[in-house]
Amino acid sequence: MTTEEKIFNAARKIFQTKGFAATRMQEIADEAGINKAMLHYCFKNKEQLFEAVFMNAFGQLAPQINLIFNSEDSVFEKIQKFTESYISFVIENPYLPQFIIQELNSNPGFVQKFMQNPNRPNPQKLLLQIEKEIKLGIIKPINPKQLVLDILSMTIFAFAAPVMVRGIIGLSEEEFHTLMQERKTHSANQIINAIKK
Amino acid sequence: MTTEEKIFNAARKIFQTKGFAATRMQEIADEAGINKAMLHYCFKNKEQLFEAVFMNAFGQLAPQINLIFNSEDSVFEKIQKFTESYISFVIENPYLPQFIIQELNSNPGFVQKFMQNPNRPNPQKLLLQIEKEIKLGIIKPINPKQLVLDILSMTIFAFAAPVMVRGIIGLSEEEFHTLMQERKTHSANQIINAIKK
DNA sequence: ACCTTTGTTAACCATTTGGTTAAACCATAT
DNA sequence: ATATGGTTTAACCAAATGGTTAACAAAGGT
Repeated sequence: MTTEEKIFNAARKIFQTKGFAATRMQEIADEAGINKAMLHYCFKNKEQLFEAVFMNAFGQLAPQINLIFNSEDSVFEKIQKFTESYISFVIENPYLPQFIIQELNSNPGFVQKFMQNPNRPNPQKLLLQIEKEIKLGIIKPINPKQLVLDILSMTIFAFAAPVMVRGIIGLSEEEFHTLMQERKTHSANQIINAIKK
Repeated sequence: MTTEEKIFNAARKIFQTKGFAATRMQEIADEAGINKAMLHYCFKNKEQLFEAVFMNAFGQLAPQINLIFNSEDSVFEKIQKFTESYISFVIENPYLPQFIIQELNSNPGFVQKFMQNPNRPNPQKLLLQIEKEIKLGIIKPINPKQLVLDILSMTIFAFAAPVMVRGIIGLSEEEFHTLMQERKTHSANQIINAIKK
């Protein structure tokens, strides 16, 4: 592993758990096992190192969303595949959603940057498809944007606010994990039941 | 308005938009229009000032949740009333959900503290009621905890991750606002459609 | 009038923090 | 061997930051 990779991995670990503002460059250096000056040798400054981590994180999530949104499946199939694969992925990378959401909230300027990315999540095709299936009588008439938001909400929320969810519902770490496993199919079922005619 | 109130309001504004780590005591003092030393005269330190703000924020949200969860309404009515009143309230206080979620995530110790609060959100009664209505054949058989999580997800997510939602779906501020108005009834309809027999 | 308590400020302080510098290290080509 | 170029470090620095101090003002009680 190159030094740059060591730094990047350490930075990812710290940034994703603590957020930009609470992260100290020294802590990243310690985690990487190198001198603080090396950080600035490999990356210009804190902002640029953070941006590398953030864009990498986003680059992991976005393509997954698109892959399914732009496939040739029916809306129902898309919903099933999305909840299944998204939740599976996020269980393996539990800090990703809260990290991206938190930093996007406190740094709305990033939106511009990632919306230029060709891999950016783009639900355009899905929105048109929903309209079409409504006209065909497969789906109940609803606002397609609400449906897309429903899908995102049902799959992502628990991982965006895990501490709150566990606190309110009263779940141990294992119970939470079990609930999330079950959620892969549950959330798809709920959404499909709500919209099928 | 007393000096303590001036400080508290200033602190709330800054903490809720920037989060704990990115907030500077000097900025709070400026916003309150007083000297920095006054902050420490009224509140011991940054942590205690923050805790006052956080507990106040949580104290605004929690009772609303409970009021509905513990009412005598049917599950369907509870869902309708909750989405309606929660979204109405949060539209007026848009920084509250992301603030609470973010700080809870980066400070899980707070969970202990607010779970001791008598007003803490407690879905116990609702969970039992869901089980009962399933047995009565009013609701399809599902895991009651999943249903509670569905309700929270559908109502809260858009306010927890507004920048992300607006970026992905492609919404102006006004379009987002309109979508949220519509969401008061939409999310209740979706959930009820999904579970009614 | 005078003392005491409470509120408020300017100036100050110790520590932390992101970032820099200049020297040392080390592989490789000559 | 030695010059060369990239790599790594210890020591350092200026600015920012949370917090303190000591003096000062204002109000109230005696």
